[in-house]
Amino acid sequence: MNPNRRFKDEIYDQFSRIGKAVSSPKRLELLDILCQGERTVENLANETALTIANTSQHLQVLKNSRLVEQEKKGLYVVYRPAPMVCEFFLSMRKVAENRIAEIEQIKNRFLEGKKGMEPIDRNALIERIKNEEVTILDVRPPEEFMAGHISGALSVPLKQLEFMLAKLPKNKEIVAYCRGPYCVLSVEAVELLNKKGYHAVRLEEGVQDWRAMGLSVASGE
Amino acid sequence: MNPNRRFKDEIYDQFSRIGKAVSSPKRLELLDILCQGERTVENLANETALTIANTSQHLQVLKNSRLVEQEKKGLYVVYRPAPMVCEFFLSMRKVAENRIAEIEQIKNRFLEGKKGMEPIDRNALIERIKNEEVTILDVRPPEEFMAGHISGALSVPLKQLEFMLAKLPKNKEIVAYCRGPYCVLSVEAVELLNKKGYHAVRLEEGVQDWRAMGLSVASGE
DNA sequence: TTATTATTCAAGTAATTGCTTGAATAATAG
DNA sequence: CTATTATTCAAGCAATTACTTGAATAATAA
Repeated sequence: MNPNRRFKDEIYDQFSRIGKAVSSPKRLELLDILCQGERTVENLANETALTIANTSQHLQVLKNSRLVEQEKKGLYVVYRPAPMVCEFFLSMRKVAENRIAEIEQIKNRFLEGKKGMEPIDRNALIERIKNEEVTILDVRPPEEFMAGHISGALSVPLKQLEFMLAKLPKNKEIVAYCRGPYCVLSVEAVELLNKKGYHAVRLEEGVQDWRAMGLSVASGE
Repeated sequence: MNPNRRFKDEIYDQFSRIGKAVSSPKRLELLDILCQGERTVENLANETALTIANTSQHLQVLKNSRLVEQEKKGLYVVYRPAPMVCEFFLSMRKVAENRIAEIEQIKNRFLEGKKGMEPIDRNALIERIKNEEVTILDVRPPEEFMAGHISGALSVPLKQLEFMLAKLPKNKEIVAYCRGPYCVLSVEAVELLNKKGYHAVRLEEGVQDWRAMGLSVASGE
């Protein structure tokens, strides 16, 4: 074969390793979760409703295309996204959201009839955060809060929300967020809060998006 | 099924349409070419060494995942990348280049023993362009030059290079570029020029990259 | 040591994909 | 009208992929 042709075939073959890795919905879900912080195989399997063996196989595909890294910690194997991967995932999500109309439809159908799910105006929100007019809740599991959260947010994992209600101010508006537009933790948090008489709304953006918009993100504690 | 699970499955399924589209090396090559400007099916088939039918099928996959758009022009069907797609392709290429070591190896093996292929220092180049110390040649086909080129570059399609040698200054250094790091037009141009006694080097970056770096790009003429 | 736990491996099956071939369609030219 | 040309469609085959199941491995605990 023509060496030029061969060169191109080899190069695009390598490029396609990245494409193949993100061609499976399950692997995309795994990546999305991993971008919130490192996880064990078992943990990922639970989040995604996959069997452990299947999760492990997907993770190995991601590893072989260099999108995730692996580290053995005692009895567990911890996976985490490789450098640049979350930015790439975000850019892919952006293309999908802009080009594929079905995504908006699916979201609307899911949120249909739920209160407090209307997208909120980002600039107005930032202003109100400054003036301390709102309480921001991070309703993800505590490890994810630790790995990174919107500056000034309180960690109130969805599972504990019901027991922590007393600590929340009833007069201030509450803004809940979680992993991003396709995470349902904040949806459930807002539903619960509104049922209990709070004025709660959902922030679609996750920490990733928040950071990508150049806004302040903290970690630890 | 749990409505939350269902929602996630539907969403990631839609995301994966983008991934599936870019999971094939041939479709990536097609996208890469389309990012230089719109093309007919036949033209793409020639560039990629695919059969027409196969090319058409790949283009339809890209169309169904909304990555390309189609327009009938007389007897021809013209394809072009959808908005945001070339930026996405670039971000995917960047991840691949950074994460997959094989790419560098393949490139080095291909360029092995060829002169003038060493990556050139961008800042030094920009300085030398300003001082008119170098001549920049765009060796792509003229339509691509028209669609967009590095400001100040001369259109000297590789096919015509041999006949246009006389017009090139022998005393100035020549910098040739084409579609990007994996396009071989500039490689062949530099080889030919050096054989003919010119001092020619290759610029790896294409117009896309040049623009992404915030540098000046012109079109038309 | 043996038992337990988390993960990976290996084999099998059903579904999907990439490519080829030849026919069908659609726009234009004669 | 008929012929030509560019593209798409449809059927078929080989290769690949996703998922399941049950066994193997590796680290720790008893």
